[in-house]
Amino acid sequence: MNHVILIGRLTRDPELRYTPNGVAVANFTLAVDRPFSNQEGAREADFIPVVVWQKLAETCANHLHKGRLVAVDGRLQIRSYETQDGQRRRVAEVVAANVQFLDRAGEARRTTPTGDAGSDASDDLGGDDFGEINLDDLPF
Amino acid sequence: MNHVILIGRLTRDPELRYTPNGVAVANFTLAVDRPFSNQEGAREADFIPVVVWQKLAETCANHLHKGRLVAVDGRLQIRSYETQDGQRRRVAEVVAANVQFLDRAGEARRTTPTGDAGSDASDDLGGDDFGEINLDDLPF
Amino acid sequence: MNHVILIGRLTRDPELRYTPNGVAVANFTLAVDRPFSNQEGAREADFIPVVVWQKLAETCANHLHKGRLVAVDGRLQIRSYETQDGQRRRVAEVVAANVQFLDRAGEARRTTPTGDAGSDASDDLGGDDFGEINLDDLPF
Amino acid sequence: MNHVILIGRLTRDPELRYTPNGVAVANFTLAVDRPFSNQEGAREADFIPVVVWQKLAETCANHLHKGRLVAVDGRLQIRSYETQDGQRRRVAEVVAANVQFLDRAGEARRTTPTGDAGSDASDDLGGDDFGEINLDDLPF
DNA sequence: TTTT
DNA sequence: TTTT
Repeated sequence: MNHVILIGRLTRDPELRYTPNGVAVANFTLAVDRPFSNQEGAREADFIPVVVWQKLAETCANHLHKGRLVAVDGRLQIRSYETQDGQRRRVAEVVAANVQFLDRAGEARRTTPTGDAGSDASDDLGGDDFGEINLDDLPF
Repeated sequence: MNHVILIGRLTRDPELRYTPNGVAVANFTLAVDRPFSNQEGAREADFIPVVVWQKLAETCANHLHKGRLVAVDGRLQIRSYETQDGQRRRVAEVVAANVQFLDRAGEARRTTPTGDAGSDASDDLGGDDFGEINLDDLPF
Repeated sequence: MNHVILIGRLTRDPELRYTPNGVAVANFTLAVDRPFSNQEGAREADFIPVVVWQKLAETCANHLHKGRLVAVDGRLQIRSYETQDGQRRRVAEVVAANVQFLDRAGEARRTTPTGDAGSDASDDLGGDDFGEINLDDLPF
Repeated sequence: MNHVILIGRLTRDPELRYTPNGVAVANFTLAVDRPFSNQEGAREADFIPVVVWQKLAETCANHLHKGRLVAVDGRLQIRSYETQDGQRRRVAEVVAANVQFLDRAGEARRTTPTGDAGSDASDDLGGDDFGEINLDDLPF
């Protein structure tokens, strides 16, 4: 069992790429407020990397932008890689199974001058919910 | 909202330390099986760092050992620190609010020759459950 | 382990009462969309009873109203009671540990003509988050 | 969003049935310990109905028995039905997407004299995990 | 109705 | 590096 559930805001627009096999993958970071204040009385946040695959990746890239509030559920994955000088480094990220919009498209600040979340008819949200993917079907 | 729920086995005995203010903190890593197999048909695992505070830290240090199966719930925290050569590095860890034993003490392989989980009377487990701490009371 | 996490909208204003010992308790029902459509292609919802205790109950009663979108986390409780004709009946409800506002107060339809969520200074939300209570402190 | 995560013990063996369309469905109840003690100092439990569909239903029926410890994740569903005298009644149950074994088959008390969880080769557990189903594929 |  |  490995479940992560987050509510937070995107710190930047999602980045959409494709694997050599043509599988869509999108990355973004969520700013998630901590449940307490620090010694200076300020509310800090955790900046949590999220990765999304397949159709959900394209839907996120089409509709999500910096500042949007979303709920993400998925699993916590630790990827291990080697740096150029041979050091082992780990990176943690949440592999999202589901992403749910929590504010209306018009409210978030738009950062891409040419994009238009409203006019894209290539995927139908069916409400605020991006639908769910089966984690077992993921290409990795 | 920031919730993480894991079931996995400790890769090593917990490490117990104390902050300068005398607050107990324990660290261990959980091996959590992934829900699918890789291309070679092998079941991989994520190795997820867990940190536990206060009385729960001491209870974990007293009763948990390498190989024990536990359920952890908490929140995902991203800590940022600087290396000696001035690089910014990030580390993700699960701050546990609750840890639940899922196998009997006798089943797990013991790694510390002198330790004795059974004879420590300083904390009473009241069953398999370590109890719950309030994340808002944590000293950080 | 018993964790429930919901995102949904209040079907009515919360009802606030007090136990004989003076402990505040609020009840409301959340409409939570199901992740799929039924045979007619319509999206149904589950109507899930939520109970909130102590200060969190008063904060919910002061600030939540019919139609508001919230995230709730807590545990699933099955209460058993006897009807007047001696039948045993069960009721399930989510005992909330935390409630998080997910839309601004002005957006939701107001149903109480005299209430004013904005002018109540008796509790400070400190943002959108009601804070967290310790389930172990609950009076039942 | 609607997520439930439970760890508890089966109060009875699962009941396996088939819908008119031949879809397998299994029911069982989990006893989930509450995180606190009542006024008499006793630890109570919630008795939570769980429903499992399709292949996972048959796997549960084949391998789970009264007393087994499992972790369940799924969603909370409120079904509404009418009694013979025309009253509207609600029943809550957790629709499981995943069920994970948390103790070995040999440890739990067996209640069915002829059953043999070990000799059934019709489904391979691949460890302790029943695999995951996609809630969107469910036949209801 | 209930599990350990 | 970061969101409101």
